[in-house]
Amino acid sequence: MKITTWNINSLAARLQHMLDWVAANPVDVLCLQELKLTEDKFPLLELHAAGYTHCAVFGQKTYNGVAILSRTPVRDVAKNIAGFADEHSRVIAATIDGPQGELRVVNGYFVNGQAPGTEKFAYKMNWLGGLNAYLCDELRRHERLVLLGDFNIAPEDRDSYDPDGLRDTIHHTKEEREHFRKLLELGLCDGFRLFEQPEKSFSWWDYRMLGYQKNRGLRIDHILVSEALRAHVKSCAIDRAPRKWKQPSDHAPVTIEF
DNA sequence: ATGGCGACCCTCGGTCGA
Repeated sequence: MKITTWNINSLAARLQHMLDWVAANPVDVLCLQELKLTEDKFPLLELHAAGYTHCAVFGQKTYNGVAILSRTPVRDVAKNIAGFADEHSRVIAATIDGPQGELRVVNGYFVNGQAPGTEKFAYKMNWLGGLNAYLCDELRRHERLVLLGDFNIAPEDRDSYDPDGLRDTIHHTKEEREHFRKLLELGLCDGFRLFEQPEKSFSWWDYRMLGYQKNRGLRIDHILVSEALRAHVKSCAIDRAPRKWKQPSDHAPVTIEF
């Protein structure tokens, strides 16, 4: 079973791009972030035709928006973080049957946070606090859980193209990394780091300044798995191919296999 | 050569992203 996370940076702008990718990579579950559209604009027909007949969507106009696309039924769909009031559409969770049993999938578009000291950064910290409490509860109910999405956090120095130059800037601050560590302390582990990976593996590159061509990127898209799932993970990889296509998303898809 | 993007909308300039 394969599950992918991908910040698509507008599903309307990237629909054909996404369909081309799933045609070549027919993953079982595709978790998207930054749909930038409302549910009434969601391309259900095209996704059904592509085999994703079960879609859980939490849309929003212009900003945010997340979805879980599945080839098999999704149930117990939950939107946003229980117990945390949020104006934005940033989290969607669903239960899906996997080969060894049911799987709880929590898909998040984490807050960007702009810069330390700003109101947006304070929102990011509060949001991450709310998420942690929510996950703590979800893990109590679902032993087999995957938390994935655009975390907007580079957890370690090796997850950044310039860890020294960017030290204490957004995605790199101690506070953000502490929040990431607290998620691991809940019993989650970083699927990507279960395996030997190439040096300078990133999942996002700035559109500006020839970011991709110079591999000036960050690894901010993650897939965390609960302890019960850890031994079942067969692979986890970033697919840089679609970042080279014409008019790409600035993020690459990350796929885990069980 | 030190700047080089892209998507959105109460849309052609400002906001946001990371």
